[in-house]
This record gives sequence, C-alpha cells and structure tokens, in this order.
Amino acid sequence: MVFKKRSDYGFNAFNVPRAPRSIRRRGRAKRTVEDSQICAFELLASLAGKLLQESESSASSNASEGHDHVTIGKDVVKQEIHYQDKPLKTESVEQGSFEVSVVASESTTENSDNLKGFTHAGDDAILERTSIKKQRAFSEQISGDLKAVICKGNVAYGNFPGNVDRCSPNFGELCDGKSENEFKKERDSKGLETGALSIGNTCPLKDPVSMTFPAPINSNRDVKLTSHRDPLLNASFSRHRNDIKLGSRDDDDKNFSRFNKLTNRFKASRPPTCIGDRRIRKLLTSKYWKVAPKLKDFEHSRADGGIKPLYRKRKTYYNYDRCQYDTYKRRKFFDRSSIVTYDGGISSESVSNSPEKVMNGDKSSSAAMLNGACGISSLHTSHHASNKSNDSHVKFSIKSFRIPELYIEVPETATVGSLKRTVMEAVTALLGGGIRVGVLLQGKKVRDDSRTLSQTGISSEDNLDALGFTLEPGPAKAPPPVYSEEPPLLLSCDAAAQNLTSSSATPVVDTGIPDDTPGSSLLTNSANHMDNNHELVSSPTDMLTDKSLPDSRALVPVPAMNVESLAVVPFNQKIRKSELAQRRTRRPFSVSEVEALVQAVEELGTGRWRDIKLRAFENADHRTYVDLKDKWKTLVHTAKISPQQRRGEPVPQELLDRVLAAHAYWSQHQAKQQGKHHPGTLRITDAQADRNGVAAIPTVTM
DNA sequence: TTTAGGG
DNA sequence: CCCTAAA
Repeated sequence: MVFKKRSDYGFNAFNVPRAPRSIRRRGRAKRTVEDSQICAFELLASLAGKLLQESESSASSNASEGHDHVTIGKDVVKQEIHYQDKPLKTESVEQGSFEVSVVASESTTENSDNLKGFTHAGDDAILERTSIKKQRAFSEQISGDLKAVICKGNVAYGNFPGNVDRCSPNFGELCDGKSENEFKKERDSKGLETGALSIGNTCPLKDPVSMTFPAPINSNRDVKLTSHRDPLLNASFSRHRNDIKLGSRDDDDKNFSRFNKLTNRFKASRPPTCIGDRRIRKLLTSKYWKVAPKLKDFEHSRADGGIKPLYRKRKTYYNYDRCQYDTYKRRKFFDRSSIVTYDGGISSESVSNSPEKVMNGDKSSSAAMLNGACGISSLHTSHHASNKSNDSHVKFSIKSFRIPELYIEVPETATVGSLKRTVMEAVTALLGGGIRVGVLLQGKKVRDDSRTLSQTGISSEDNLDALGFTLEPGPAKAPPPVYSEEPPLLLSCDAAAQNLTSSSATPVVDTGIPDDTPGSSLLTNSANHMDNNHELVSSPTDMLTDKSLPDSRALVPVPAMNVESLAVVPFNQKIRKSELAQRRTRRPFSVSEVEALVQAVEELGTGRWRDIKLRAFENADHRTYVDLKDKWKTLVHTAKISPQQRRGEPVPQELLDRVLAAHAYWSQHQAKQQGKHHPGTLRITDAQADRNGVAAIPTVTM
C-alpha cells in the first residue's frame, strides 16, 4: 500500500518546502485577523448605538407605523450584517460570546446553501412584520428541513453538550422542538433594539447547561458554531461526533475536566487520570464502527474521547500507520509540526434511513443536509437520477459522512494561527484531491455506477439500513496524507499531494472494508529476500511517485471562508485527537505476510524485530516491529494449538511448522546471531545466509 | 528507540 | 493491538 519510501518524503518532498506560499498566506491571514477584530468590534459598537438610537427615535411612531420602524431596523440590520460578515468571520476562539453573536449573525446572513431557507425565515421574521404570517408559513413548511440541517450542524461541530445548546440557541430551539415562531417572536421583540447582536447575546443566556461546563469549553463551543459554515470541514469532522458519542456518558465530568486541561494546550503531559481515557477508548473502539449516532444524542457528544493518546508520542506513532516512519524522519528534519492525514481508511459515514421523515418536499431538505453536512451535493442529484423511473422513490437522509482522518500534530509552541493554517492545509489538501462519494451496501462497496438502485438492492426499505455512503479522497480511494510544517517550513503541497497519490496508488487497507492488499508489498519483499536484494522494494515506490506527480496539485488556495473555518480548528484538533485515540485499524496478517515474517525470523531469529521489519516489511508501514513481534507471538501460539481452535484466516500448516521450528531453534540459540547452528531440526541454508553473517537462515527440515 | 512481555 | 518497563 503505502509504498512511500522514506527517501521520497525526506528529500523530494521536504527539501523543497514551499516556504513562499505558506509564508505569504500566513502573513496575510494574520493581518486579516487583526483587522477584522478591530473592525468587528468597532462595527458592533457603533451598530449597537445606532440601533439603539433608531429604535428609540422611532419608538413613538412605531406604534402606529410599525412599518417604518421595521423598515429602519431592517436596513440597519442588514447593513450591519454585511459589515460583520467579513471581519467577524475571522474571530478566534477567545472571543467568547462575542464570537457567538458573530457566528449567529453570520449564519443568519450568509446563507450557505443549505441554511438558506432557515436564514431567510429568520431574517424576514425580524425585518418584516408585515410578512410574518407568510414567513411563518414558510418557516413551518421548511422547518422540518431546517431542523434536520441545523441539528446536523450542531451535532457535527458541537462536541460538547453545552455547545449545541449554547451556541445555537436558535438552532437548539429548533432541534428541541421549539417552533421557529418562537424564535421569531423573540427576535421580533428584541430585534430592533439590538439587531443582529441580539442573536448572539441571547445565546449565552439561554444556555441551559453553561453552568455545567468550565469556562474553557465555552470558548470552544463558540468556535464550533462557526464550523457549520464550512461544509467540508464539517464533513471531515462529523465522524468525530460519532466517536464521541460513543463515550460513556457517565464519564462526562471526568472528561470535561480533562478536556479543559487539554484545551489549554494542544500538547499536554499525560493526563493524570488515564482510566477514564482508556475506558472511553475501549468503548470507542468496540462500538466505533457499529453505532450509528442519532441526532438526539448530540447533546451528549463529547470530543475528548481519546485525547490523551494524542499527547503521547507512542500513541501517535501507532496511529498513523502510513506515516509513522516518515513522520519520524520529518521530525528529525524540522522537529516542528507535522500534519498527516491519517489513513482512516475509506471514509464511511453513517446514514440514517428515515423514510418516514423524509417526505414530499423534504427532498430538498435532504439535499440541504447533505450540503451542509458534507459539502457534497452530488449525492442528492444522483439519487434523483436513479429514482426517476417511478413513484417508488428511495428516501433516506444522510446524517453524516465520514472522511479520512486527518492527523495533525503541532508543537506546543506553535501558534494558534499556525495550527489553523496547518489544519486548513490538511483539509484543503484532502479536498484538493477531489472527493468522491461512495456507496456501501451491506458494508460492501457498490462500484457499479450504472446499476439502478433497485438493481443494486437499495430500493427496498429493509436494505436501507445497510446503505452507507462514504467520502472518498479524490480519484484514488486512499486517503491523502498531508504533511505540513509549522513556522519554519511548510511542506509543499506537492509533497502532500504526492503522498496522497502515492499512497492511493497502493490501495491501503481500508478501515471499513479491508481490502487486504498488503500482500503485494510483501511479495515483493519476499522476492527480494530470495535475492538477498532489498533494493527492489523501491520499484513500486518509484512508479507511484511518477504517477502521482502529474496528479499532484498544489493545495487549493485557501479561500476567504477558510478564515472563519479556522476557528473550528481547535475542535478539530480535539476531535481529531479523539480519533487518534482510536485503536488503529486491524489488519490481519495475510498468509503472504506470515510467510515473509516466518522467513525473516528464520533468518534473523527472534529478538531482532527491527531488522525483521526492515527486511521483510519495510514497505509495510503499517506493520511495526512491535506488530511483527506480536504476530510472531500469536503465530507460535497458533502453531501450538489444535487447528480447530484456530481462528481467522487459516495459516498453512507448513508455515506453522516452520514457526515452531524457528521458535524452537531460536529459543535454544537465544538468538545468538552468530551463525553456528545445530543442524538438528533446522537446516541452515548457506545460500540464504545473511550477508552480514549475523545469522544463517535455518530452513525447517520437515 | 527497541526489546520483551503482560494485558 | 495496546501499553510499558527496561535496556
């Protein structure tokens, strides 16, 4: 799979850091933020004053001439909103309630496609009394849709209970079943006085749970809200929600407190309380793939599920299989930050089939949801196409997509800004490669695009449960690893792209649906083995590299919207951390791998796992020497037990025999590399003896 | 970082 | 597979 050679990354990619771009961007971003902050405050201040004045002045006439009043307010509000739009977007996490207000107003104004309906309803409600009735009707009509969308947004981004409630009072209400009318009323009464600000201000006040959570979280929550503006990001992290949700609720307190600690630092020493983590982690591990989160659960979602591991080098190492070694190398190079997309395997999403819910005009809502949740609209379209035939439409809604995990690591000393950029780059790189939607049925990928839903078996409702969608990176399905460097250097996007492509070239085992492909690399190695020639291994790499080059493209320039979306970063961080916490995907050893392992052990003996790794699994980045050691352990065990007790892919008895023989042999020789072997059970094949003379290669004598 | 073992 | 103690 990941046939990236260290040399490739190390030199090709890293030697040519794209300092220019990153620097450029960084500088610009900074400025923007500063400016925006100033502007934002000023605007808000002046605006508040203005609004106040106007409302007062018009108060008298208002009674008889509500229209005027309304009109005025409307203009003001609109204006404000416009101004706010840009500057406020850049608000950072620390803004607290202010941030919230900004966000709220934003969401109200800047209609992302998905929220458009909602937005309109809200604005109109405030601005135009005369049309309230109408609006209400409209609102109600779309309320269902909006609700879904909104909830989705909250859930996805809000990893904390408080988040949802607090940051999105409006949304929250909708989600909670409060009618938008209520919302409108509220705004009506206050709207003219405070305009857009009221939206934000009300948030904190309404937060039912705010008391429950430590301050740090609050700020975070605020930020989160912002996230729903970036569909892509949303999509990326929606998965987290799932994970989080899985965490046991009774751990909330513990987790939250810890979370706070962590919040202060991206990297922190290992939290004192590990039990919780572990427990959670296990929970996540066990349920992770099975549980399909429900919207209802969003209040309980937490982000810290597996934060702890993040802070542990070791953990890190284990988690991004593909990049482990490379990462290490990079560290040597820069010792700064690094970002890699973690190969979470193919993204999988949770699809909820809610035929009952999605009715009539609700299709639009589904579309909205999709867009909002994942920034992918094609799905909706395709769906339609497939269903055109007759009335028997297949209705379903997608709650979230899962996308390949992004692994992000930055030094404690990194600035928030750099972190943001880093995350942005990772995301952008991922998206830059293009994203596809995949369809899963019964856990299997449906590859034939030409088949109809009914033909595929997606038509019947009972099958909908088994239906799933995935977001897949670009044309290639492998998740694109992204590397990015912190201040000192930023990895070139190309590098990232390359990685991306290259990795994809070799289909890595997908998380959800493992296509065991590792064999190939192994085979190659084996071949090398025979020749005692380890260089061959590189061939695949080269090929990949070549291929990837054309495809590689610079990261998509970060659009303006990125600025705000960056605010989400912190969450992502956490979230992603939680992902890190995830146990790495299981990759059962294939027979060929076992064979390679046995071979290597026969040659090198036990106790030299690193060498074995290098020799037989150098290309299998997901196999660490610890893995090999563990595998050997299990192999020995397997060989000792009766065939009936063995599970999983059966290992040829021949191999098991060799395992036992080698085990016995090396046990006796204590892995004394010195070549003297007792030709008892093992026959040394001189031809295969290690060149270094470290060890001879014993061959089992059956 | 590796190795060796327990979980 | 994960986690750690040791080396």
